[in-house]
Amino acid sequence: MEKIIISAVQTAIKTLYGADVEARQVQVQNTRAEFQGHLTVVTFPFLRISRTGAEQTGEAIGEYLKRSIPDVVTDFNVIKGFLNLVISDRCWVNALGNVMAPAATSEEKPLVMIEFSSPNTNKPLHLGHVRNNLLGESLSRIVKACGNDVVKTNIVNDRGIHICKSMLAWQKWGNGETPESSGKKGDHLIGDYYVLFDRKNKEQAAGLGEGEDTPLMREAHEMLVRWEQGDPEIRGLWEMMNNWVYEGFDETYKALGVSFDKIYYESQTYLTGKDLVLKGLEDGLFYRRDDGSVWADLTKDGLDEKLLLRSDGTSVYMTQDIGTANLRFKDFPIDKMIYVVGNEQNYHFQVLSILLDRLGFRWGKDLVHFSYGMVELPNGKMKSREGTVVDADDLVGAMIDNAYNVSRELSKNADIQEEEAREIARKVGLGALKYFILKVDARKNMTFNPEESIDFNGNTGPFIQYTYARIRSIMRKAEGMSADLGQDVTEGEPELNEKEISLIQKLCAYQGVVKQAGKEYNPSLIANYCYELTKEFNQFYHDYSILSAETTVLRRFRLTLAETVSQVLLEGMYLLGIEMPERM
RNA sequence: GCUUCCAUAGUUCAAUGGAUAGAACAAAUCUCUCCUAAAGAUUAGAUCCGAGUUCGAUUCUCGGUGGAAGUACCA
Repeated sequence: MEKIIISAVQTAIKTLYGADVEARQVQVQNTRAEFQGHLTVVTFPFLRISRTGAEQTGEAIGEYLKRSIPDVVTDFNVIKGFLNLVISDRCWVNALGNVMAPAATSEEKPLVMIEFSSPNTNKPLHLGHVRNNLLGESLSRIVKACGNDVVKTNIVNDRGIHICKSMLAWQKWGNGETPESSGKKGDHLIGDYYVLFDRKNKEQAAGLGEGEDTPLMREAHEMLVRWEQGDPEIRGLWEMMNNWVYEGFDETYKALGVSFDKIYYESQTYLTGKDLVLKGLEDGLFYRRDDGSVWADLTKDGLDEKLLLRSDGTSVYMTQDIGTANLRFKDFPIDKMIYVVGNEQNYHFQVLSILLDRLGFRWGKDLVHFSYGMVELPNGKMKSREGTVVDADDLVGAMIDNAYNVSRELSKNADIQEEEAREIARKVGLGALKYFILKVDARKNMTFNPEESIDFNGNTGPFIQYTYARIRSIMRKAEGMSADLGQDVTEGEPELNEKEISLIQKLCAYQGVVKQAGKEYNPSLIANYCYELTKEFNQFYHDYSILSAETTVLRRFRLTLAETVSQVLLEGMYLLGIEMPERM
């Protein structure tokens, strides 16, 4: 629709003023509700060409459009330099048919790898991880919908001092406790020992009046060294405990609806990273200090110096990321690499990009750091030490329970079997959580208040799900009256009201929104779009009846309209990783 | 100290340089013999401060103020 207007305006300007304008100079936007018309052309950019006032220019172009494409533009008005166009009903009905038309797919699908989640194996996932996982999963679906092949990947930070702390605490005070014996989820069990280590270590430090360097910490370090040497006892313990954690993570991932195509483990990549750094050192890209540590000098790039290997030869975060990147590009013909990692790592990825480039990886320069903001509590950041961490499993469970209770209070599940009621509650509870997180611009920090439960009314996931369920309900009823709708003899065109037109207009925007979301890596655009479409539909639903429309032609048109809305909502919410219930 | 990011109703969030800055929650009021009231409608309420760029700035630039993150042998 817009394309037709844009090219017609280009022709108009060529004819009227003899000048060429580029398509992007023609600004077409939806007409604001308070004015008459559907689409608006902004005339200001053309005033230099027309050399007349905004009003005259608008009038001239409007007049031209009305004459040259009368099937499309039936009327116009000009207000303060904005040319408002009235578009014909037939055009809108046509447009409705094209809403879900698949976009032309290019033959070559670039391969995009998206890394997200990336947990440590010493504690369960919390709300910050939830944001990461939801963003990563949604971004993957969006990028895929935009015509790319996507590989979802995860790097598990399974080695290092952190897991040694949990291992040591378990060894000392665990009495052989297992997930089975304790009934605890594996990741929570390990998390408890991590906390226990921290507590015991603090007690020890306080008792000794020493700082960080307690006997307990030294023991943990020794364990790490033994791990690196491949000590079978330590390795065995490590494997057993990590497996407990993975089982726990898998449950959480499954609950969140998140999955990966390929998982990497730091324990399998850090040595490669080390090798690459040492090779870089040989090639003179890096330098060694007197204490044996290896560094990269980034001062020429406006940054500082970066540690790559500790003086004891062990590797750091950056080393591992270099190794992982190398393995990934060996495994897949990646065209683009996207890292979904919090904005606290902005500096890290700036450096990683430069280092990879220096090491000769052509893709290093173009890596994308999808940098999202922190989830904060009303009092500030979540702190595990202060026990203010919002646990992912608890949160998901609470959301589903809330959804179930709300549904019962509204006596929605009177004729619904318990099993289905539970399934609906799962979809709705998760829908509320996911929408709550994804509707916010990923780059910004967001606030979560554990005191107030996430809403089910207003601008929420359940609001959209509810509207979808209502449309599905109408469709089920319509099927029952299909004889009435079948081969109808009264062919003709429906006369549309303004609500219907603005709904179609909204529907037409869908493909563009997906494209933009993919280009800007911004799932919140889709969330906000789905909300606006839903709101628009609810107003229509309230004001006009679909099943008892005045004429058969109109009824069929409205059914198509409602069906299209439900399809777009289903697809849009899918891109957010949100499931839609057929009824609720 | 230095670097980066952020600042919009009481609160949580929107707004490719475009018209009178949109929603939701919370508050007040109305609508279920009507396709599901998890809905719809009405009322009240905001761009941190100061310059600049231009037909036009919440948006771009500069300078303040306030907040967050990072700043290398933690990941």
